[in-house]
Formats: sequence, structure tokens, C-alpha cells
Amino acid sequence: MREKADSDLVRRQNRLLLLEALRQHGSLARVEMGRHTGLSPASITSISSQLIADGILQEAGEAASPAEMPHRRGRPLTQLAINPKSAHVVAVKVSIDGIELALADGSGAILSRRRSRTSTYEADPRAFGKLVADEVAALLAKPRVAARRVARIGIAVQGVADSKAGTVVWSPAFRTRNIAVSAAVQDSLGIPCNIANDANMIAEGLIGIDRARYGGTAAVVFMGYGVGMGLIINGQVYHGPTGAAAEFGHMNHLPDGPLCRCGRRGCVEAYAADYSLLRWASGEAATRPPSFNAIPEEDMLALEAAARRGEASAVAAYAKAGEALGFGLARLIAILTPSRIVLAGPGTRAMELIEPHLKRAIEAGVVDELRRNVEIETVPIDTDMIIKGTIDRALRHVDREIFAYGPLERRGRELEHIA
Amino acid sequence: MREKADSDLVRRQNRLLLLEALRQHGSLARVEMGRHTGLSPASITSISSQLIADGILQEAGEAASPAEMPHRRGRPLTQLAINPKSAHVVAVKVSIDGIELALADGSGAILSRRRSRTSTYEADPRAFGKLVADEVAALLAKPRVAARRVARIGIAVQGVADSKAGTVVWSPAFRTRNIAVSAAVQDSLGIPCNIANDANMIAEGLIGIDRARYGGTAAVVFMGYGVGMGLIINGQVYHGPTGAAAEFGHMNHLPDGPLCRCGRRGCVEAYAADYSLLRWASGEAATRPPSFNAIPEEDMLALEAAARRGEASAVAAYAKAGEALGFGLARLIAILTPSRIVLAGPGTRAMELIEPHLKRAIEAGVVDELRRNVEIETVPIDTDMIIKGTIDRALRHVDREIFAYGPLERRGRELEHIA
DNA sequence: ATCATTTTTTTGGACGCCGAAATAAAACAA
DNA sequence: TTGTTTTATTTCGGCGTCCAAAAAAATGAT
Repeated sequence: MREKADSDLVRRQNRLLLLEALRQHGSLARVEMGRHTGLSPASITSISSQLIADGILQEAGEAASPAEMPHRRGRPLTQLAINPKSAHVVAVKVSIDGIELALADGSGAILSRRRSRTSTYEADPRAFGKLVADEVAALLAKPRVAARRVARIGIAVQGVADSKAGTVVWSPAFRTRNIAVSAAVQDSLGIPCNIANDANMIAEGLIGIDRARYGGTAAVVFMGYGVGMGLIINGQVYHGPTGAAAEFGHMNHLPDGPLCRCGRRGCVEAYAADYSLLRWASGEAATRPPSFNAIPEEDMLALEAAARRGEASAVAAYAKAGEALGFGLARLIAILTPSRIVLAGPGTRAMELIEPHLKRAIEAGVVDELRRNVEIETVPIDTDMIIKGTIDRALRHVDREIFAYGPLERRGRELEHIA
Repeated sequence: MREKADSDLVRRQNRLLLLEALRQHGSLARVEMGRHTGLSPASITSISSQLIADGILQEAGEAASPAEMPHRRGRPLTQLAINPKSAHVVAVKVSIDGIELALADGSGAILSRRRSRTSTYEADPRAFGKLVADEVAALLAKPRVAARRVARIGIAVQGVADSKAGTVVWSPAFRTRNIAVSAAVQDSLGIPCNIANDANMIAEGLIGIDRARYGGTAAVVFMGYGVGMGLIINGQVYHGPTGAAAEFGHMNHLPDGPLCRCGRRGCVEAYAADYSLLRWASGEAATRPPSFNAIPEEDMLALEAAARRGEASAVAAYAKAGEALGFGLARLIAILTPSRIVLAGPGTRAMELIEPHLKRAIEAGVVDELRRNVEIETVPIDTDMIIKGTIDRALRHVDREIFAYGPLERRGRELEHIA
């Protein structure tokens, strides 16, 4: 309730309502839009014809209701869908072992992909923005897409990203800190760009998949090369005041605990990330500086196998991870009482080894009354969810900041606010 | 962006905008409202005259700008203010040692107070709703106010309150759990009623005092008979999905730590609440069940004096409290990176004893990058802030759910949603 | 008294939504 | 085939809100 309301706002909001309904259902007839939005048929006609004139909507093929509704009677429904050519967006995923890109059209369909094995860790951080820009330019060459038609670039990065400043504050993918990215990409290509934490993008992806399930207040914990978290508060992914929030992995579990990649001691990640599990199992001192190299999947599979065979050191490693995760979640529950906690990522492969300890820790760490309302689920997420979430987020931004106002050519006010 | 927009929504929103501006500034002339809201003079005239006709606004005396602006020229400003008679609200504060009530008018001014020393701990929990209703009825007898003119009752309670269900889930003020309150009060008096955690009400009060300072993302920690927290996220006090959130005091600090009043071990409260400090200092076993009696202020003053004299056991007690609070805050920062943390309550009297340990713990517990942007301040809050916050919250609710639609007589839709 | 200045109200136009009626496009029935 | 029924969409007229511009109100300055 901050903005002044006028007829302009009304149209904008209702356009957005229509677009949101379409994003969720793929394609809808006008009557159905009316049901979803509460708008009258007259208004739907008015708004949708304007959106069609803007090139944002188009009549869709009969793709929608094939057999389910065998056309009872009356005038048939005219399905409308978002015009794939209304805009494009690019998703970029930066991780320890390289850069991955995807180009999507206005409907969210991925048109092409690209992957580069460049090691970012040793590279000159000042050149990184340029590197990303070049990769994007190469991506746009294959199915030739004019940069002018790309509405937005979203970058997902491991570690702490400051989306306000457009920088990577700290990431295991880089040796140095505070690396400016957004501005460089934006200046180089003329395309608005924003950067965010990768776990947050998984949360965006889950919202896109099932808004009813993940749209309330939920935490998505990613276990793998690190431990990340995306926080959904009232249906919105939470980016703190600085745009760098929800560093669950670097929440302290125990004072003077094992050394973490971030330099502190006792972080949850230092118990439960890939490197931590291996460190526990190997019997190395927990104060030994951890490796920054990407850990091969085989190593983790071997560790899991060892634990399943009952090898004590491996079993103990998972127990320690489970306990740290459990107490971490207990603390999270005490603060936010989310209605759902989603455990995701490669680390969940060993869930049956972790779970008993995790559950016990939660029971010890939080009063029954608070714990009772939270549902914990494990979702085997393929890492592509990060790309999907980044695309979803970019498109939602385009809807809100551009399409609610008009066609891409007349970019709305493009506030670059909250980002 | 959930609601369908139409001319109705526009008026509602702009009415609310005006009311919010008035709440913040006390009284404003129409031109000034225009500046604050961005609305045209024509619209301001239209909206304000409607609000005056509804009995919500009235012309205010010259109270506003006395000397500062010695009336340069032109037509003088007509100050408008919220009509005190537009509605009344009641605030109820339930604590270990009794019930405290206040009646406020539509402008937020407190008209009368009442206090009762009834011990709630041993009383029949089923009768508690009736007890509150009777107290409210007695409060409304002194300056005779018709229940029909009371728009809302807000109840603040120590411990976990479920504002959705209208119950006290768990509180040190009650022996039993899940005590229904809201419904009983509402049925008995016919006045909408909601219940919330007391620390959240302090947060509401701070927002009322200085929106610019506390309106972003902040945590308000209350230290006293217990440790509570109110969480402000994007300018709104956070009530979780169940309405029972931010139980910072019952966030675990260390597994197998001291026994807490909630029955768990290692809660922050079990280190830093009044009873915990006394327990540390007395050298009692930390596994001894803590007392549920209210602790007299003298005992705490004596403990502070002892610590200031350098008595080892007292000094150590504050050190332990500081460490637990510090690590708790470090964990909170890792999850939410609030831009401000406010320490408040009687416990802050001994802040200089606690602070060094608290600071050290935060430094050990969270990476510099996240810690850098959070400002920690101590506010010596008199406990009346809870009453003030409860009134503020009730009035904000009245503005949003009633006055935005029309006068009190034609109560808006009174959704009782989020509550 | 008249002019200048500032605030507030009035007036007329634009835009968006809605309900109702009209139109369109089918299936069904004779 | 032709009319009837049904459902979807568009058109039309009315209403409410906002805004810009003009008018009115209220006071200080000259």
C-alpha cells in the first residue's frame, strides 16, 4: 500500500493479473481468465485485445483442452497464450566448474543452451563481467536473436550475491570478493541484468512449478558443493535489504566448530557440504582449510556407498551433517515457522543416512508447538532447476516491469528497484 | 498483486494513503496531503470531504504549525486530523503478574487505563476469555464508551500466540497450553479481537514512532522476564503462517544446554532471561527446572550491582547471556540480514556487561560481509511500548479494513484475514 | 481598497470497470 | 436444411475515479 492509485494503476494491475494467470496455466480462453482474475468478460476483452495489439499475447492453437472437454455445445473457446516472440530472456549459472547459459522465449521455453568450462576461480575478477557478456553474445548468435529483443539477463551464482549492487559479495567460485558483474554486463550489451544467489533461484523454480504448494512461507535448502537456502516469505522469494540473504549454509552451528570455506568456524556448511562430509570421513582435522576445488561426483558416491556398507567413519560423517542441519533448521523454525522445508540437491541422495539425525536434532531444538506445523520434504532436484528458476524470475520481472505497461519496445519504467 | 483492480480499489487505496499520512504526521492541510501522497488537489478535496462526511476526519485546531511558519501570505492552511470519535480501540497486555488494559480513541490517544493483579497461571484457562471480556467491559464503563464504538481489541501476550486461531499456544503466564481467547472475547462483547506476541507489539510501536528508521527489515529483541523478538520484514511485522513466529528466545543456542521454561534445553532464553541470569549467578544446576514466578526487579538490580562490583559469578552470568544472545543474533543475521537490530527491555540495563561478549559472538558467528550492513542499537523501552504498539496495530487494522471502506457504522468487510 | 499569493473547490474530460444487450460460433433437433 | 439452444466474445452506455485547468476563497502587502 505505498503507491498512489489511479486508472493507470488499475489497468497495469489487471494486465499483470492476466499475465500471471497465463504464466500459471499456459493458455487460457477469455472466460477462464475471467474466472481466474475475477474480472468481467467485458474487461477481459478490452485488456486482452490490448495485450494482443502489443504483441504480448496471441491466439493459441487448440493445444489446450484436447480430450477432457469434448466441446459440449456453444461457441468454442478461443485459447490465448503468451506470444513466444514477445521477448527473450537469458539465464546464466555460474558455478565452481564453469558457466552455463540458456536462452528462453517469452513463454519460458528454452531455445538454446551453452556451456563453458572456464575456471572463474583464478581469472581476473575485473574481466568477469566482460566474460559473461561475451558468453551471452555467443549464445544469441546461434538462433540469431537481437540483443534488443532480450528483455533481461538473470545470473545465478553460488555464494553471497548482492542484487542491489549487482555484485558477487563472496563466492567459492572466485578467489576475491565483491566482484562487480551486473553493471558490466548491462553496459556491454545494453540489456538489464540482475544477479542472485543460486538457491534462491531454486526457490523461484519451485514457485513456478506449484504455487499452491510452495507459495506460502517455505525454506528450500540445497545440499551439494555447499549448503544454500532460498527463503519464500508470503509467496515471494526473500532477498534481504542488501539483496544478500538466507545464507543458511553460513549460519553458525557450534562455536569453534569445523573450519568453513568462508573462513569462520562452525558454519552448517562446514558440517554438511560435500567437502565437509569427505573431511569428516577422512579423519582430517576439522581445522584444516578446506579445498576450493569442485568435488567429483564419484567421490561422493563412494562415500555414500561406504556409509551404506556401515563403515564407521562414513556413517559418522553423515550423522554429524544431519545433526548440524537439524539444529540449523530448528533455529530457522524458531525464527520463521515456515510451513514447509524442502531439502534438495545432490546431497539428498544420502538422505536416509542423514534423516534420523536431522529429525532428532529438530526434536531437541524446537518446541513441539512450533515444529508441528512444518512439513519437511525431500525433492530430488536436478541442477537444471537453477536455470529454470532464473528464467522464471526474469519473466516475472518482465511481466511486472515491462508488459504491465506495454510492449517490450516501449520498455516500462524499468525501475531496476528491488531487482 | 493479488486483488482485481477497479475504481473501488482506487478509492480505497487512496483513502488509506491519506489516513496513513495523517497517522504519521498527526494533522495535515490538504496541500500537504497532496505532497505526501502524490494525489492532485482535486482528488484530495474529494477524498477528504468524503472522509469528513464519514466522521473519520475533522478540521483540526491551529495546533499544527505554530511558530515555524508565520503565515507568509495567501489563504491559510486548513489542518485536518483524524476524528478522535471515529472509533475506539482497546489494548490488553497479559503478563505473568496480571492484566493491563488501555482504551484509546481514534487518534491513538489513551483515554483510560486499568490494571488487574489476577494471577492467570493457576486460573481455569477456559474462563480466561471471559475474564478478559469482563475487564474490557469494566474499562469501557469509566469514560462510558459503547461497545459498538470499539472497533477492535488487541491482546498482547508473552510467549507463543497463534493469531490465526486466536489462541495462546504456550505462555509462561499460563500453566496449560492452547488457550482460546479471541473467540471468547469476540463472542462475549461483539468486538473483533486479535491476539499477538508482546515482542511483536513492541516492533509495531517502533514502526509507529519512526517508520523511516524501523520500517525496513529489522529485529527487535526484548530482554526481560523472557527473551522475545519482533521481526519487521519490508516494513511489516512478520507473523508466520500460523501467526506464531519469531520465537527468538526459544531458538536453540547449544544442544544439551541449560533447561528452559519451555521444557527444551539450550534455548537462548535459558541463558539470557532474568531467571537464567539468576540461575547462573546462584550456581544452581542448569538442569534444574526454572521457576515460573515473576522475578522482582530488586533481585535483578542486585545482580547487576554485584556484577558491576566484579563478583565473579554475576559477571560470568552476563558473559554467558551475551554469548548466547550474540550467537543467536549471528544466526539470525545469516538467515535474514536485517538492516537493524534493536535491543530493548529491562535486560538492557546491564547492557555494558553483556555487550562485549555479544559483539565477540557475532564476530565469531557470521561472515564480515553480512555483518557489515547491520546496525545494532539499544533502546531503553519502558514496558508501555507494548500497549502503545498494540493500539497502533489495532488502529492500522481499522484504517485498512474499516476506514478505507467507510465509517465504523458500516464496518468494511472485516476480513479477519492475516489478523 | 486593491493587488498578490496561496489554498481549496468546481468543472469538464479521460480512462477503466461493469452490467446488459448484441453478436458470433458452434452443437443439437426436427 | 433450418431453426433452436448454448456458450463465448464484443459492443454500448453508465458510473466512479482521477486529473488539469479554471474559479473561488481567504489572507497579507501595498
